[in-house]
Amino acid sequence: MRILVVEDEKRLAAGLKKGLEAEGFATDVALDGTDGLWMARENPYDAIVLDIMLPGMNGYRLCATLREEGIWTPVLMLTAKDGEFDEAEALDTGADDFVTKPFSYVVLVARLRALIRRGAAERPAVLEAGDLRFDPAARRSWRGPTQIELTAREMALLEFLLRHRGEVVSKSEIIQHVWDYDFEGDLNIVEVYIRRLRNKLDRPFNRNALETVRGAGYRLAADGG
Amino acid sequence: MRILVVEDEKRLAAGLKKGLEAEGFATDVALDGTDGLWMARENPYDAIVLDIMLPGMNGYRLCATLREEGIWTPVLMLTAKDGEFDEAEALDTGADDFVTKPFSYVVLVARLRALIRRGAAERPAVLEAGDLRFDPAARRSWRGPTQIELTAREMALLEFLLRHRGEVVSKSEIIQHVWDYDFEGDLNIVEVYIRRLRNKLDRPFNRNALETVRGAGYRLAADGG
DNA sequence: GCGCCGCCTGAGCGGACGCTGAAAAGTCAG
DNA sequence: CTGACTTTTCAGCGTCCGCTCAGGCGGCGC
Repeated sequence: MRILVVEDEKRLAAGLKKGLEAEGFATDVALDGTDGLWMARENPYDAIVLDIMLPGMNGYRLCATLREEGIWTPVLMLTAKDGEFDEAEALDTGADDFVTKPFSYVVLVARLRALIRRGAAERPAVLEAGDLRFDPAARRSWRGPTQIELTAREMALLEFLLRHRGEVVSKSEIIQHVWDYDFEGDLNIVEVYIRRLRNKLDRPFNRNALETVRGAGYRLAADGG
Repeated sequence: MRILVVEDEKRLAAGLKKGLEAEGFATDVALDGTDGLWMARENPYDAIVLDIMLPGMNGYRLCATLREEGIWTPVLMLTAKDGEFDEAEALDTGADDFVTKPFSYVVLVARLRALIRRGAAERPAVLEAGDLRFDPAARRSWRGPTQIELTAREMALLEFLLRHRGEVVSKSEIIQHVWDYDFEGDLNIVEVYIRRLRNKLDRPFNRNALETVRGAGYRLAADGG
């Protein structure tokens, strides 16, 4: 079992290396993002422990880049702050799990073991419906060749619709997934955001990807309209 | 895929149930530890979402008990406080993963998915009777190659008839399943909607899928007419 | 053949639903 | 603090759909 640790803080990196080797893992260390990316590309690691804050190239970008290149080595992210935003972002960029600093050794190793047992994740790099594309890692979207600027919410909605393309999804389902599970407001917010997406993705191109299914919800045409 | 949610906070439990069901998981809820344990023992769940703070029996003990009894269903723990102590303890008692409250929906589902051994994502099958087809997920229906536009009610009725194709279903059965359980109006409404379906699905194609069985109800021909 | 009862049919009403523009509230950087 | 931008709320409006109703048709028993 071979592990790559990408961590710039030398004391921590050395500690991890020693500890993991004691657990029986062959361990390599990269001290910045650029080196980390290079090593991850060159060697078939069983898992990568990846700090988010890195000189050279941050952990998010490193992970996203690997995924774009079709490298699905399990990634365990180390995040300094806590809070769900980081977690969600880590998972979105293709990390498989994360541990919040400061962490205990026991937890890290347990998580790492679980990750390796599970094996490489398989997550589609980009979501598509016809010429409508969305890259969750890069947080970019296109209609054909032209890139579309979307806000965070708009992207979240588009991503959800793309993951269920061809299916009808109700407004309350959308609320549950795109907003917080305990969202208290009016379902009308969904209509408002659907309209925004239409204005950006359909209207300028004279297309009709976002269909209303009265009494049921919305459907993103599987062929992108 | 069947999930058990053990959570005493009713709003959260209801939200989780609804959301997970939207994701295609059959979801049961237990509101305290004792019930949770009982249900986990009785049913072969694919995963258990388990709050730590519970009336009756706390999450740690519940999980430990299951493991002692040789039940190894994957457990995802919900922990209110954060800090490594909880995490380590959760992992020690046999939990496979944990999420710290408050969590976002995205994170929870991602973790849950990771936990469950990835089976093929299967959309609910298309319902068919001869060349008459209906896709419940996409909310679309076809007669042969041509797609038929139906309203919400019309679809609900068609779906019900398709699920009972070849059988005679009475008007009151139809009312009970397609309309609200406590529908107060006239049974004539069924006749009206049967007519609408005939106008859309049979007449244009010179077919006769929807048979009237006088005094008994209606039957959708198993071969689509 | 006759009448009754169950089913069919067309039209119309009222309300639910979704759409829309704008303004208020919240968020973030400088 | 200010200003730009995003998110959310709100209210008006038009359309569509679910339901009712009343009259017509036709099968079935007598």
